Amino acid sequence: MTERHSTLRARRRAQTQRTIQAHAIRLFGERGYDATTMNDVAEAAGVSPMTVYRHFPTKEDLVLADQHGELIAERIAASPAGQPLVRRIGGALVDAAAALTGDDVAADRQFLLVRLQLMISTPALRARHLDNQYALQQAIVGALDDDATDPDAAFQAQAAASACLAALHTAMVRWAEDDGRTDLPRLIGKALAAVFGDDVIGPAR
Amino acid sequence: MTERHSTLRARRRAQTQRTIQAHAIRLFGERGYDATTMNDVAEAAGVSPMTVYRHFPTKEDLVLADQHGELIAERIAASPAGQPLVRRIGGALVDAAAALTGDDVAADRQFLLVRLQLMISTPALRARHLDNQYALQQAIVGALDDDATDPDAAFQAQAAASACLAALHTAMVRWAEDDGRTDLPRLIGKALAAVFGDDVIGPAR
DNA sequence: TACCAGCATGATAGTGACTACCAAACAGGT
DNA sequence: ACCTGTTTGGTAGTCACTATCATGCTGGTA
Repeated sequence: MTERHSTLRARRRAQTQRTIQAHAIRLFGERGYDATTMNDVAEAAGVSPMTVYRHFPTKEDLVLADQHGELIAERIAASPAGQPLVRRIGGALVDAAAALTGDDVAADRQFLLVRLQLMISTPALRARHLDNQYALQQAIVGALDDDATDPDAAFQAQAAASACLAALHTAMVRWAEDDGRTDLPRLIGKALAAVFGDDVIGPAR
Repeated sequence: MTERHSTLRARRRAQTQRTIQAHAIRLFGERGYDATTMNDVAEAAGVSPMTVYRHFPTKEDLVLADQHGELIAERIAASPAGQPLVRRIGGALVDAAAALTGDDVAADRQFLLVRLQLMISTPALRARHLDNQYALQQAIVGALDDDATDPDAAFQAQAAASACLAALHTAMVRWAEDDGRTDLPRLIGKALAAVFGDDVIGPAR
């Protein structure tokens, strides 16, 4: 139960996950999502189908992993309550996108791009992604913690969060259609600014 | 090939569909969506599983049928292009809701209510529903036919449509949580007015 | 009446995602 | 050398869904 060991196991575990997911994304990109079976993925990754299911409970999880809802919700909850809704939400989204740039986009842009294109074009994946986004929207509304007594405020929060997420989504789709040639966080900032104005979102950082 | 026959057959066909769907919704409500198999539905409806699949290609289609995307898109395309986006979209949604009131809500409110509650609480159904809503959003944006050269206009159209649909969705969820005691079209109008203001949507009809 | 054309339904045998359930291997620490 | 928990593998099943073929029913025709 030493610290060193658990991190060792965790590392091997994470490595196995990366291997499986990498082979899965590659196969999905080559043959298509529906035409690739879980057995194909297992075989390509050199593990048994059971192991694939252990790490990714559903086939969709092979593409849609690691959402960052908590990060965004935290930033929103930490933002001052006095500001307009779209400023609080939009600011958190831009911050989150900037934080992700260091991780995923720069590191493995092609990987992220294929995932995004699969997510857009495959109905099952798109539906799951939209459900994830809906959950994020609910988390955002919850993090706003405005007075819950006013029903109008709830409507406004939902609409504001939805509009911000739509801008984010549209920017990501645009980015994927452009094969990732543009700068993603900047595109997101532009999308938010186009909808809500520069003064609301703040200057692009 | 006479006209009378095709309508007769069409009526029987529609009757079979109604029977199957009614039993399906009832079973889903009683035992839960996941706990009810397609065979259960077929047996309850007194048909073979094949027949169920003929009329409803997927299990989800038993709950999520007859979307009204075309109606909304038509109304938006017919609205004058000069008005603000949210007025064009919101007006079409209120109109559509009013049109549906005559059909579904008054006729079989309980049926609609159970479907809505299933749709909200069952992940698979919610995901499919959100995907349908996304398709509707794209149809709305397409129906706006603003000049496609301006990328900012596209962002704005997406965000406006998303906010309007979010208001609609929130109103429907609220209505379902209230067990359908309130007036649905009016609630939708109130939701849109809360977000965009009475002056934009127009007085509740 | 006998017959024909077309749909609607039905039975059979699959595929593939996913889930128990149990067995084996392989650490890590005593 | 001996446990103990973690990771992995195998087996057999359920269930949604599909392809294919056979059957029956129904409304119109020679």
